[in-house]
Amino acid sequence: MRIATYNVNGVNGRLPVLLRWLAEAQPHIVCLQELKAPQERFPENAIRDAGYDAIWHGQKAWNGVAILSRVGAPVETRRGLPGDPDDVHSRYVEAAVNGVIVASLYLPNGNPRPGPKFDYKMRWFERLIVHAAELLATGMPVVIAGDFNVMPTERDVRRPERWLDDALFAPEVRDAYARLLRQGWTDALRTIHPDETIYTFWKYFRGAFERNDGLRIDHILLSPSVADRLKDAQVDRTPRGWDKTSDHAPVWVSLRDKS
DNA sequence: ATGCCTAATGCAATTAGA
Repeated sequence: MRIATYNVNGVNGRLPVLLRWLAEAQPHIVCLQELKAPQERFPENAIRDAGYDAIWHGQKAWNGVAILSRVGAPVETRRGLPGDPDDVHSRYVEAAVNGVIVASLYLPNGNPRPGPKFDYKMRWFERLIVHAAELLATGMPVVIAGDFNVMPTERDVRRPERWLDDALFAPEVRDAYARLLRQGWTDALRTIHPDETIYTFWKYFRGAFERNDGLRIDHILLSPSVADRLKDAQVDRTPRGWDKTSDHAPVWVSLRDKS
């Protein structure tokens, strides 16, 4: 079974790209971020016609996350990250799909740092750490996938020295990611490729993709019982080269069937 | 090395992204 995550950067604006990628890559489960569409404008019919059941949490203009599946309809287990009833951003949705708890998240960008947006990012991260620990404690197989807006290490950005004050790479952000992993999560992509330069995002301008000047900020985290089934993990760079595409590329993991 | 591009909103110019 393949589970993918893809920041589509506008699910309606990029719908042709998304549908083409679904048809060509045929992932079993897909976590989407940055729908940039209100709840009622999610392209439900087009996605169903492509063979996928879906749940989504939309929002006008910004954010928005979804879970797609062609291996049984996702059964929603959570909508919104717990811990702050005043948080109105649509950045987290979670479902039981084909024997796995799957979470699709869009962690706040946090720039500029310092500032209120950065404070919101850190609070959101701490809430995620609390909730992730609860998920682990259930002992269930869990996959947390999405745009974390964090380069975990210096290997995950071309010129780390230029990013030290940035909300995507600041020490406290990397520390939060490391604390999350230390709970017992496996960073699937880095586990399969321990030493490679891997990026999942390239800015649009100045031929950043062609020059491979990117960031690794989209991650798939596996709970221990899922990590035991990890077969492969890759970035699918193909759709990043298409016309009118997202600035992110999909990331996927391949899992062995449960023995 | 600074959004140099792009989407959404709404119809110009602003906000946000990373």
